[in-house]
Amino acid sequence: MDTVLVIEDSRVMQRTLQRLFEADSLVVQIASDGMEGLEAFKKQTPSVVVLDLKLPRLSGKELCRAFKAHMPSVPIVVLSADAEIEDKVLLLELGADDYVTKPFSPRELLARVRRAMRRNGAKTRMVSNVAPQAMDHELLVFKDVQIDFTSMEATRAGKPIPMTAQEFKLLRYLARSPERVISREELLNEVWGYQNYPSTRTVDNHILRLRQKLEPDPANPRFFLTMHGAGYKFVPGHGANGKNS
Amino acid sequence: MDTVLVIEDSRVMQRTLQRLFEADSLVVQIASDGMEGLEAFKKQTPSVVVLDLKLPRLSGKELCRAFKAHMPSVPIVVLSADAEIEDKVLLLELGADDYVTKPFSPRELLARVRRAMRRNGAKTRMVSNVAPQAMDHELLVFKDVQIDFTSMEATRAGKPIPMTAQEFKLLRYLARSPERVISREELLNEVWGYQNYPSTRTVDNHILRLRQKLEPDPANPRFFLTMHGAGYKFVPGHGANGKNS
DNA sequence: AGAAGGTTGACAAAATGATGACAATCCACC
DNA sequence: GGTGGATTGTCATCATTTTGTCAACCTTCT
Repeated sequence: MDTVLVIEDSRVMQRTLQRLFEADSLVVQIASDGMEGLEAFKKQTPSVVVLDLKLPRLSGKELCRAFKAHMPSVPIVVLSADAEIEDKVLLLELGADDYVTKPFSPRELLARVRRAMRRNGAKTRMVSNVAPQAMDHELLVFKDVQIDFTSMEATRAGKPIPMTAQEFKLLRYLARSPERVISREELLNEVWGYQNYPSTRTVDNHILRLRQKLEPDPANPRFFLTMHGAGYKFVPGHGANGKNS
Repeated sequence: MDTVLVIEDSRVMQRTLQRLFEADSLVVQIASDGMEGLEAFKKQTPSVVVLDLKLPRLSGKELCRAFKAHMPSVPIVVLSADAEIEDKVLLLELGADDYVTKPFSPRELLARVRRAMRRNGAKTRMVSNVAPQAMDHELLVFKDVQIDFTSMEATRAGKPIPMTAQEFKLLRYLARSPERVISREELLNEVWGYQNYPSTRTVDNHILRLRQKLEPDPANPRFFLTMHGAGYKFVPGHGANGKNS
């Protein structure tokens, strides 16, 4: 649940903002002056801060700096009367992530807050001239299961599933030839490597583990099918059972 | 009318840059080597210089220094292959205002050139010998941790954390592929270099040190995760994000 | 039904990782 | 050069995870 800390001295504005954010299902926390704001921030780090520039007891600028020093990843959106912003750059240097001048449209403020959260919140910013991020992940999706071989993460219905390196290897090999029946021998060669030559029951066991982790009903496999006397095959689509029954 | 002096020996790159800048209504002047560049600069001082680092007849570094000595207010954006920049601070000392590593996106280059012009043009010259400017720093921010790879400074909750050169290198490599599982071998190759080939336990130890310095609870890592049998990965936020954006 | 093949859970061996201590190396500063 | 401190690679030990094997039992096919 995302929380927004609103630091703002005017009651009217407090109410307005509260309604606005709650309507967008954010949890709202309100502080009426700078000190209060700082305490609230420390006590329960919010997902985003909306901060009035002129405040009693501790100026918005001070606060901004303090927040950023303490927890740089929490985005800050500054509210200010038009006149107050003599230098927008200065504000950004203080660490603010965006600013909105009063009067503002609620929609706009909300949009900016949301964007700030998206950009900064919990996520890393790697600022650099080398574009670092765009690494393609090798993905496999079937039913409600999602496998990311690059980050080695697996989820089912959104929940993470612990999988071992070997399991990823086996799964990837199977998934690269969907529908094809693959013999235990081939699997031992390709997944385990020539040198190692574990008994052929080993494969069974690993298939078992894949089923237990990924099949809705491990006892009645839909995706990891046994081809009696031949091997296994992975069928990502709809488990049109290979059997006649 | 703003003019940009492009000093670059590759014809292809010359054309690319020319089109790029002309499309943005800058007047483009081209020099194919260092001497030519220097002459062009002296004859008709441009609004900004885009300078390839490695050049025939006069190295980019020499040029950079010469330009800055001669006319410090003209901003310089350096182009370089990634490998050439081992030390960004050095560049800064040479007087460059920004740098872009190849390959770069045209948009990005343009943006940086424009910004360099803006920054320097508006600036009153506080020049004397060297006037280093705010060059973009390579930043990494996650949770309350802030890493600046350019100045090699790290802070956690605002407090400085001592980190060694090797630690920065490792961290940067990890952070450039967030989420991706990276094997010890790759790390050894990329971070330590082929020549050096320390034992694979070395990596473990450095990860350990990163954890001790940067993790809230080093015994239960949140950011530097071990993937048993595979390697390590750096996971910045706790976003359940699995996709490439 | 019988034989061949497949499933399953338990378990112990083997592989892998964590960690602290230590020695080699590097470095800045006399 | 020499010296003290920081940095870094290596090692030994311990903890944890993974995984191959086995044995009992279940399915399928003829």
